[in-house]
Amino acid sequence: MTTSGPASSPAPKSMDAIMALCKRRGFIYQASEIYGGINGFWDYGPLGSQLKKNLREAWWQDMILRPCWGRSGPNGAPVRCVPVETRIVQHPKVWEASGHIAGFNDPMVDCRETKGRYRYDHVMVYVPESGDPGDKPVFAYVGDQPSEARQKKKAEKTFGAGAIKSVPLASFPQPWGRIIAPDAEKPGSLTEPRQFNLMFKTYIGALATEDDVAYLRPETAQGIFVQFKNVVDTTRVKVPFGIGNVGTSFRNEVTPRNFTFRSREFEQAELEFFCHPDESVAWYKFWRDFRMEWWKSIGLAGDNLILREHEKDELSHYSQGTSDVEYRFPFTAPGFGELEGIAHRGNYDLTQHQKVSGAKLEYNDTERGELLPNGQRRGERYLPHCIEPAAGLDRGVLALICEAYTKDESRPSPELLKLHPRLAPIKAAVFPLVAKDGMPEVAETLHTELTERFWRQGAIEMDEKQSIGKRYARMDEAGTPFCFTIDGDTLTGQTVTVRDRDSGQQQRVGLDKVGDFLAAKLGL
RNA sequence: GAGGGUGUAGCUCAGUGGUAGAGCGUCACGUUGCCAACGUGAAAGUCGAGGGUUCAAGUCCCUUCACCCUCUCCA
Repeated sequence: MTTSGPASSPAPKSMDAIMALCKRRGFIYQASEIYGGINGFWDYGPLGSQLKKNLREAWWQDMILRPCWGRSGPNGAPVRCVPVETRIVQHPKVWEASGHIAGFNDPMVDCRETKGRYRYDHVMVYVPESGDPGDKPVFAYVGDQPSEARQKKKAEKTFGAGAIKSVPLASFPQPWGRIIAPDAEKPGSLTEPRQFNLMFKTYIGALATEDDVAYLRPETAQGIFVQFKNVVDTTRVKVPFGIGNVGTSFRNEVTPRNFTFRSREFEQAELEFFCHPDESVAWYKFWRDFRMEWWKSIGLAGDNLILREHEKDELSHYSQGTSDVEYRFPFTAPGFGELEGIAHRGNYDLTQHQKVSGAKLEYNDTERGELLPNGQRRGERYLPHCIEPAAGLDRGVLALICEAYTKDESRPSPELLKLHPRLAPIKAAVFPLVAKDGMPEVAETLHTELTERFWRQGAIEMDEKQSIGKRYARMDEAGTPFCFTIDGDTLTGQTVTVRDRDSGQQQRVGLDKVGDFLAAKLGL
């Protein structure tokens, strides 16, 4: 989904340069590259996998461990969320209930001439009464489309007025080369019907017969709905509350492209927040606004991030609101690409699973209903409504890299990644200004001290090779926010320089204050 | 799926049918006094893959794979 942005957009960054840096510095590699690559799959290198882990953990911390940074929701109480971890392979009926199987099993035909695509079962053809057109063409159309009248006219001209009938394309036995596609001029432009299976198929069990067919999940959310009742029954959660689920999903995208943006294997971080129907719109607005704020907090702070509220006619019938957090990627500019969707899903999913599985999924809310003489509430049974903030972690990583990527020819090191310190895979580096006079030893001591204190957050690097400028430049490309340099004054005055990645500016801090300085910068 | 473009060292790219190249990066040694410094050297290539034409193919032909762009699709 893309929309156009303000006209004042700056020139887009070069995606080629970003991809080159991602490879060069070990953020992202093509999957199976030495075998020629595999369409729609990408691997993360040492820095990329750490960056992605930092993003995943930031989500987990701010959504599960301390939801919304400890804020209260619209009900005035702190937001409460719990995690689950559900499987990639679910019972096939899960996807039947969710609508994923039904919605994506339609064979399609394409027109080579007009590039149009039609549902095979929607296409009709005009043929002569006899059913045998001989060596003449037949005319395909789609009901209630302009093509219907146009093709009818042509068919009547070919076979005579009143001498034609229409039959479904599927029942037409003639060679494909005879068919004129609905919006085409020449025969033979229509492809044979093709199945678009957006879900990855697999088999359970070693025999792998057609009875054993299962699917790799196209989204993590359904695992949450399927376990909703178990979570309610076995933990002390009360509506309103959320269940989060992070993991890999698979979609056989028709055209994977734009680097990792549309991959066939990707990771989602999804929350389903369950609430009473009367409060659902308030919760929807709450989550929509918080998710936007969250992406801003980790570095997507500029004009490149927008919140786009869906129009009424874009909404599913059960939804009372859907928004996308969208980022202006270099390849979507001046438009935007979706990072996260926040959807009011009503009780659609629980209703579906209740229907298909036969299990009762209603929630008994003991805090609602009329007040009884004994001081208790009578209770109210209902299917909770659901607000779904569903984020793409791979798209998040890509957006972070694109936003952070900066080219400044005035710098000695023109390319750098201005990654937020919380997300940066390498948190800091320690350098001796020159590799002599005892500086390497002091640096090594500081490096060890910082590593022991900060290893949970990310790497602390030590580098004494080559010139100081080259070492700064290397850290710039890796997105390391701070470099601590041991120089001659360290040996006499017990201070080091701190070099800020984005400005290149330096300040001195005490050797024994370096850890506290870094902790403050990392928000610890 | 359709059309177009690209594929040669980690990156960016030269390479006219006749010995596989450059810049940058990487590594080693020397030097060093805050921004890809300098000197000397080294490693690094299935020329995307497979087949064909040819005495000879990175180069020409066919097939195929991947990436980029434009359509199409995107629960």
